[in-house]
Amino acid sequence: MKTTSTSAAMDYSSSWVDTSLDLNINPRRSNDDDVPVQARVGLAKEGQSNFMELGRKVSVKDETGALVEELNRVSAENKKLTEMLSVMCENYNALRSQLMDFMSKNQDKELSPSRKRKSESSNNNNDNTIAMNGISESSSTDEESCKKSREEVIKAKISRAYVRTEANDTSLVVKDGYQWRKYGQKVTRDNPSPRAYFKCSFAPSCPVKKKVQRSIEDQSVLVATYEGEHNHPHPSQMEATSAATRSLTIGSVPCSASLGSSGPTITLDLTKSSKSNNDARSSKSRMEAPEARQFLVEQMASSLTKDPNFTAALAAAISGRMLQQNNTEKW
DNA sequence: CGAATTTGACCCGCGC
DNA sequence: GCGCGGGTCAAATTCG
Repeated sequence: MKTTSTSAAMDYSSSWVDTSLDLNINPRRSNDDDVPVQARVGLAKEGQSNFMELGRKVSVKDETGALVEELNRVSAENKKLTEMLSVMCENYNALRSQLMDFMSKNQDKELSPSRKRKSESSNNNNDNTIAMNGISESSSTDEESCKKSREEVIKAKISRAYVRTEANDTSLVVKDGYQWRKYGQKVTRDNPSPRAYFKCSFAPSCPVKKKVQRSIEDQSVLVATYEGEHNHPHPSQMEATSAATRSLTIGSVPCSASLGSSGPTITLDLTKSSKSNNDARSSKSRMEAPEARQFLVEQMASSLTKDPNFTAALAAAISGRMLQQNNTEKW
C-alpha cells in the first residue's frame, strides 16, 4: 500500500506538478532554423555596410563562437536547473515521508466524528474527496440541497489546502496568491490554535471566504478551508501577465504562471524570445547583448523564486498533492 | 491618513 | 428555553 520507492515518488512529482520550465537546451537552434547564420550576416550587412569589408568568413566564425559560448552557458544553466529540480524532489520526498508518518498517526482521529457543527460536518461529508488535494473542489449532493439550498448556494464549493509553514511562524497566513482581508479570529474548542477568518479582498463582489487554522497534530501545518469560488482572475496571473508584458518591452521573453486545480503551471518559454525577435533590428540587438539576455533570465528566475505567491502556490500544490496521494493510497 | 488587522461583542444554529 | 460554540460584525488599534 505504501509506496516508498524514490522512483515512484519522482513519478508522482512529475505527474502532479508540471515542473517543466520548457527549457530549450539550445534555444539558438530554433532561432537558427528561422534565421540562418548567413541571413543574419546579411542583415548585419544591411545595418552596417562597413561590416562587409571584414569578409563573411570572419563574421561567421565570430557568430559560431558566440553561438558555442551561448550554448555552453545555456547548457550550464540547464544543468543547474536540473540540479535544483533534483534537490526539490529530494525535499519533496522527505516531506512526503514525514507527512505519511503524520497521516498514519492521526488517521483514526481524522476519521472519527468530531463535535463540529452540523452544517460544517455535512459539508465535509459532501466533500467525498475529504478535500485532501491542494485546491480540491466538491459539489453538494442532492439530498441536502433542498434543506439548506440558500446556504448551499453560498457554500457551493468547499476546498481545503494544507500548507506546511515554518514551525516558528506564528502568522496564520496562507499565501495562495489571492488577497485576503482578515475579519475575525476565534479559538475553537477542538483546537487550541486560533482560527482565522478571511474574506477575499475583492468582496463583496467576490464571495469567497477562507478559514485558516493550524493542525492539531502538526503545528507547522496550516489547514486552509476555502468556501466558494473566486469570480475574478487569479492575482498572480494578472501579475504574471503584467510581468510578461513588462519583460516583453525589454526582452520579449514570455513568462506565465498559473495555479489551477490541476496544479501550478509555470511556462517560461525562452525559445519564443528568439522567434519573436525575427526582424533584423532585434536580431542585431540580440546578438549584441547576450549578457542582457542572461541577466533577464536570471532576473526572471530570481523573481520567481523570491515571489512569495509562487513559493506559496508551489508549497500548497505539493502539500496538497501529497495529501491527495496519501488519501488515494488509503482508499 | 487610509487601509489592514485585532479583538471583544453579538448573532445564530444546535443539542440538551 | 438556555447554554454552548462557531461565525460575523464593527470599533479600536496598528501599520505603511
